[in-house]
Amino acid sequence: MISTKGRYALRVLIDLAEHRGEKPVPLKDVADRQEISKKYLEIIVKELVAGGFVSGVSGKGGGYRLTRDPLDYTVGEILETMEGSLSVVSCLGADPVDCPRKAICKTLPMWKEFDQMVHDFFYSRTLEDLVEQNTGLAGDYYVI
Amino acid sequence: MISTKGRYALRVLIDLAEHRGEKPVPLKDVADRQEISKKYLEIIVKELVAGGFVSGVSGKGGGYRLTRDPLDYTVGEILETMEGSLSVVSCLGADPVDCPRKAICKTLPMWKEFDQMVHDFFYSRTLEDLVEQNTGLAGDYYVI
DNA sequence: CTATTTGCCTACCGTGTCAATAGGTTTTAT
DNA sequence: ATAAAACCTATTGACACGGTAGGCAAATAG
Repeated sequence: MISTKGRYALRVLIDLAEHRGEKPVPLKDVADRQEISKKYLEIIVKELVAGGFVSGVSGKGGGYRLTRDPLDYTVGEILETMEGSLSVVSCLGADPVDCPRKAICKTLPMWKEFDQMVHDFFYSRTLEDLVEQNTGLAGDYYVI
Repeated sequence: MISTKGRYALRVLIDLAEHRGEKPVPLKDVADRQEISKKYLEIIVKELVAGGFVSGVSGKGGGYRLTRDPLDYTVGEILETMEGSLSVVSCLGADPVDCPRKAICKTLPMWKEFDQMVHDFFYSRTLEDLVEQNTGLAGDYYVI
């Protein structure tokens, strides 16, 4: 599961992308538009600042702004920063458990393949794609 | 994350597939071979029985056996039974939250696309594939 | 018939994460 | 000076995770 941290982070960044201009965007505005508690967003934005995704401007007239062009953010790096890791199993991921059975495990190859697929999916999508609602398949895969 | 429930369940079923024959396989044997606490496996196997994946035979000489041919189990149905849902976000999945923003959410299409991909991945693989170590791509996608 | 092996059942528990909330301090423009 | 904004630390309740413990019921081998 992707937690609210990762999901809200994406929505904050999309919001900042959509409302970027001269002035930084106050978190209160983002919170109101996204209908998320501002207090909770503070925690999330703090991590986005630490990760170098956004910069904050204190004081009146302050707020947050993106540090790069929306095209230069991959969804993968955002989610990985917020979630710690995108791996589905503990044998892989950030600090993998050194499983003594890895040489004989019949399921490990599948997990590896899955992890690779997930990685490819999220790292091939940018913040710009989300703002513009481009699908990853650049076509009419979707039938609503 | 896929929890130990889902992962251990797969390993139990693989083990049962590999050791199937006339007699049912005692859980103790599975636990020893898989190096998993038998007590914990009881919990997992109980759900596998409830899901109709295996049947148990009580008494001396008893144990568990698969109810179908390994070809007739998809990895997807096994994981979905054990994990409840394979969805990555709460807006989708088993009992989805009816989010008031679904019509305007810029991230929802991506989650839907992702969920579909995950579903396709796991439902296109069978228990037999795991036992025989077939990759999902039937080729040399992997470079170790 | 008895001993043993097995599944089956209920209950409990420590730890950690999730999703917030609360209440303040500092910075800066007007 | 005032207001608005970021920034900081701490706390909390609920719940899931990953087990452990102990015993009962069934069935077979001897």
